[in-house]
Amino acid sequence: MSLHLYDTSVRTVREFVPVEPGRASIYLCGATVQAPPHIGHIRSGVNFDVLRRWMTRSGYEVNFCRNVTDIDDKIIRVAATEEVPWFVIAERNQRAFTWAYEVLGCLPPTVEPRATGHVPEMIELMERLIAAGHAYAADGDVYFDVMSYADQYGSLSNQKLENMRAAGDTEADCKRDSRDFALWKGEKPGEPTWPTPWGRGRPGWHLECSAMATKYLGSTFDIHGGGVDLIFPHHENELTQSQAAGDGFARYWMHNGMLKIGAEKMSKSLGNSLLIPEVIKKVRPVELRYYLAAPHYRSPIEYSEEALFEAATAYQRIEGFVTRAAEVIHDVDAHAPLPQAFSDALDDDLATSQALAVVHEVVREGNVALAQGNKEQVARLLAETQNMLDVLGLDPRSEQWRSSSRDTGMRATVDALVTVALEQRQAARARKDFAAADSIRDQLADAGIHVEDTPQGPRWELSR
RNA sequence: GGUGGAGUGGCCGAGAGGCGAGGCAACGGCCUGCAAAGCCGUGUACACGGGUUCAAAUCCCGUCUCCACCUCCA
Repeated sequence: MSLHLYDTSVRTVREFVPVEPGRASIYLCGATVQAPPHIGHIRSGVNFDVLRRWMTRSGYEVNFCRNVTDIDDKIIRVAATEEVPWFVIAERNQRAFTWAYEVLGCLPPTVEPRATGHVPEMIELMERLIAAGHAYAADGDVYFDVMSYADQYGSLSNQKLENMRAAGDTEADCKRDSRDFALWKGEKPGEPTWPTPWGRGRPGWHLECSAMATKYLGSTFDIHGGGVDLIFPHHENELTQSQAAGDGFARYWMHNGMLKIGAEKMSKSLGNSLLIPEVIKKVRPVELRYYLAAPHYRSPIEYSEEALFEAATAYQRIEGFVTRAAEVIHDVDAHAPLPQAFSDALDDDLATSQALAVVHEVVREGNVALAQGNKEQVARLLAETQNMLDVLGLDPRSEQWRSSSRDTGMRATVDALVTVALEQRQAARARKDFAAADSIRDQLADAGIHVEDTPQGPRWELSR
């Protein structure tokens, strides 16, 4: 099976065929940096990180572009409230996003362009649209003329122009049609501006993505992604303005489901955000990643702390096998083949739930092999497990998670101390002084050391 | 009003005409000095009402509830 993806524009799963064989280009609508990220934003980041890792593992050279929208109404408003320049807000929140992506193990994008760094490209696109008769300048604003493209407008979101409500975001009477959307917003007092042939002003919301996507990925590229809440108007408008200007634009549109709190979407504007620093006090970042990656990317996730803890426990089961197996096996074949069922699952529109079911099955087999002392079998199953986890960004032995896991730099020192205690406990057990043995175990437990007896002798781990 | 989506066992969460994905919890067993970890076993769930079919959670018709977008949004 080859990779198949659900394409929002045709509302079906279809085979992925790249523009260029062996290469894949992905544009992900990243953050509008008006506030720090909540777990919904990071869910999107994790979902597309899994896509990117899977495509890479499948042999594609992936060009992954994730933008930052660093100018918009809210950034300006927050800056005004705090009485600081707009870029202070944008920079601060962008740093928070970058930190959160890193903490959750999302690989850095190939390129991460910012809107305000691409004003010349936007001007050029507007000039092309005006020349083609699809856009017009009015009172310092520049609008896209929806009626000039009426037969195609709405194709992505499957909406008909006559059923759309008028956009209420502008009081501008200078629009030819109430549904025309702003490419560029004319100068207003107290707002940052950039010069254009139509006067000073600032970018509208959709234009920057069209300009940056085609700049970094080409006029026609493979995949454009983001949350389902972006389908209309954002992605519809991007598609419209780019195609009206003559670009092929994205060939596949992918949208991740929302993260909900109770029945409602988590949203900056609804004020029900769950911020990353809060969540990673409850579970480790890798466990949060498991929680976000386990359900299918198009399914909504209704956040609950119970489910979050459950995900952590499920992850620990996998981690337990990997840790114990790695104590026996020291060389892991990073190129060992993946189980067919795992590859098939991810090829089928990134069915991560089914992929994780395969991981759990291999882990069970691995635990059996470990109990039987079958090293060859353990080596094979450990390699399979780690390779699968690597695709999902969840390998506990990866560079990413080793440092943030229970092992710390003090490991060797602690190990020496614990070994002394365990030797005393073994001696007590040998003379059947179980009260003394249990007392040692209890004291270690109080110190955060979890002891397990195995056929090979006792082993220990730090408990959380 | 328009568009898209969801309702699955105690819980989370896949699947999409026939065989109970997987995990968590619970219970029983094996192992253990006792634990822990692990393994084995135990559950007959698919919002509701009709219909099609030898067979429906899955297809069709209808109904209910919920969500998202049409306004800033991942």
